[in-house]
Amino acid sequence: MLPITATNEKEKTLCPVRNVLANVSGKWQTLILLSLEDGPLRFSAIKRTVGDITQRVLTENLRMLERDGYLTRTVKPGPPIEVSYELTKLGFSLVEKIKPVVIWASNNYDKIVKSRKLYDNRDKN
Amino acid sequence: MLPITATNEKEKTLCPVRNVLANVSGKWQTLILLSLEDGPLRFSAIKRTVGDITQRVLTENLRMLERDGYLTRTVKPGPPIEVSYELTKLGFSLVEKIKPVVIWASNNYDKIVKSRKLYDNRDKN
DNA sequence: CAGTATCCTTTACGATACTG
DNA sequence: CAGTATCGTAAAGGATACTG
Repeated sequence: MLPITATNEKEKTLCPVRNVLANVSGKWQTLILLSLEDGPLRFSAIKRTVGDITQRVLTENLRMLERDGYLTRTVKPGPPIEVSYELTKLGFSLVEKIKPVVIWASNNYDKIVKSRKLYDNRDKN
Repeated sequence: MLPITATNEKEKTLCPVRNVLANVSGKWQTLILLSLEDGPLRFSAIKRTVGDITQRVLTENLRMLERDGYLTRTVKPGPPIEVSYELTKLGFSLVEKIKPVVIWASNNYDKIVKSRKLYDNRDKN
């Protein structure tokens, strides 16, 4: 059985699964990881790909993902300075697991929107 | 190519993928869905399984998941009133995609913790 | 038992300006 | 170019009390 149920009171830490997922289940992490699946990208390229993320938040998220070991950060001194990010083996293996979820979301979007409408109109009669 | 990059400016909505993921990538949704994979559970049973979620937040999350069509809510009048939640076909199909991510997290926890320690000790020399 | 209702805290995120 | 620094907002979540 997977330990997903609660915090570990003895060690005062989240259970492993929750501990890991906590850092990849924000608004941007998945998108950032996916943007790198075809090869390394520079900071500004990631920003362009993801679209509407601010510089501050992108930096923040990249640092977390780097810290957890999903990507590497490589600086080529400038000016202009050039920083590229690249998935690690660990990062690739995670993307491999996340991608099916993303594809699933794309495939089932219509069903879900329909379900929401139905739910919201229940008591309008 | 999957449309994960930005909001759809014309329709003023999130792209499909982000729209769907937004409702399952919180702190609790995955855990709640997983708690139901072996069959329906009552409110209190879900609460016990997940562990440290409050009643208010559990209710809130269950409503969202019901609204999106991942689970059904069935009331058996009481007292004591008895409410059970059960995954729908859609819910099961999502769990099927999410589970590999959860297993991956469990399997790679050690690696990630090690990576964090390494990262945090970089400049302590 | 399965919720609501209130109130409060945290944290993720957004906007904008500035810099080596 | 790739950040930092500041300030502000909003949404998620926590604590606690109450109820049909």
